[in-house]
Amino acid sequence: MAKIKPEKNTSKKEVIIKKAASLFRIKGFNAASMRELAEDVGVEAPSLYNHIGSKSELLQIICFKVANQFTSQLNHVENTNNTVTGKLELIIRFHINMMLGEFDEIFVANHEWKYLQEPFLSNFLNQRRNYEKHLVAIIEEGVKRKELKNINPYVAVLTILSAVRGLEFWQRHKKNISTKVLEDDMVTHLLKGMTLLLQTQKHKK
Amino acid sequence: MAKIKPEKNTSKKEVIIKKAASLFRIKGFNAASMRELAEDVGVEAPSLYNHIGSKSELLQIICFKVANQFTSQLNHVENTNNTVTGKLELIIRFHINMMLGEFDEIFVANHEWKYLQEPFLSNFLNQRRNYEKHLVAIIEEGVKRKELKNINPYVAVLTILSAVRGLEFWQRHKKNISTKVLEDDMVTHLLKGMTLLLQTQKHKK
DNA sequence: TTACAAAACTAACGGTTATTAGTTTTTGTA
DNA sequence: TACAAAAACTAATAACCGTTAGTTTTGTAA
Repeated sequence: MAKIKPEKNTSKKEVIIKKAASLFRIKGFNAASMRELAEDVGVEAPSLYNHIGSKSELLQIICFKVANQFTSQLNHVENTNNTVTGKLELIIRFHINMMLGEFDEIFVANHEWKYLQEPFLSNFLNQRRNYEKHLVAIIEEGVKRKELKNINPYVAVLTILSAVRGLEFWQRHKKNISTKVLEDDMVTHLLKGMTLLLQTQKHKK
Repeated sequence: MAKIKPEKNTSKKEVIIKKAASLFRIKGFNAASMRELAEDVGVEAPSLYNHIGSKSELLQIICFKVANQFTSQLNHVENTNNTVTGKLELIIRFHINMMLGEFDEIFVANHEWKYLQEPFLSNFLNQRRNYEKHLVAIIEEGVKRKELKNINPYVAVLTILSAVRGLEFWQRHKKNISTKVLEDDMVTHLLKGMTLLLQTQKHKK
């Protein structure tokens, strides 16, 4: 009898997923064809189906891999003993690093999730909604503790998530600035603002 | 002889564009079919071509209408005598109001521009790049005048544009908060930050 | 070598797409 | 009422799509 799952098999499927993430990002899920994906992988289109179930399955795998990474990281942050500001900083930095490190997958999860089929679509949206609610709760606590200004927590979450998400445009400027400056400046901007109040500015550069 | 362009004609084309913006937003440009659009308009698909040139033309019209609105508003702001902070506030509020008022068109311009054909694709990206450069210049001036912290201007532009763009997710929470609070809180968050700093923070990681 | 499964291939299917051609209906005016 | 243009319709086309069926090749273990 042959082995159930030779290592090679899993590996090939992962290659396909990685190429799919890249292709879906560049062309969009609908515009990306299985024939194109096959060419990237180096086989004919029908051969892909020896490793995957369907085009739709590829999208599911990509989207939920991303969603699960964020969910588990948020749980980890919650189990630390940081201040609210400290937690927010950790979360913002995690988002930034994910965006810079697993760009294709995150881009696809952010832009192409709407093409998920049920029940995956509902599951995905639920997971995202819970993530946001969790962030809102953190900020509410920060307001209660007078760590944060009394701004609407939903607006704050929306602003932060959208801002870090915008790093998908970063590629264009990559050469002009280090990721450390990017990370620090964005954390500063989102937490402390960009205007110079009279009191504090010993911002060095 | 009949009139060259009876008002009705222009009007019908505008109806088609409006419905197209809505459909493209909901289903995505590629997934939206001309048959679906025709049904929304109330005719058969081929009849659309009495009013428009192609599906692609619809996308062009939507994208450039949005781009031109932002470009001309930015020029208008530049011709005022505001402080840099005042200019930024005007721009942020304009983005927010556009996002809330012409949601479909802006969503499509933000998400589906990649399906523009050349040379429209290049034109669109150029226009967007120029818009960003203009904003960078404004912020650089603010830093020079010591109105703003010495954060990287590109990072600041990226953060602001991404944050206001994120209002596309706002619909979900619409009922819980007024647009005035939304607008004010977001301006506060982006310009002055969300942390209550009573002291000089030497928060260093 | 033999045997067998994994994984590649070719060919083809049914379905959908944007769009064109050609024809009929509607509409506005002279 | 008559006429011409605008705009609707039906029918059809060529191109692609994801996927299946059936067959051949490849790789590995006995």
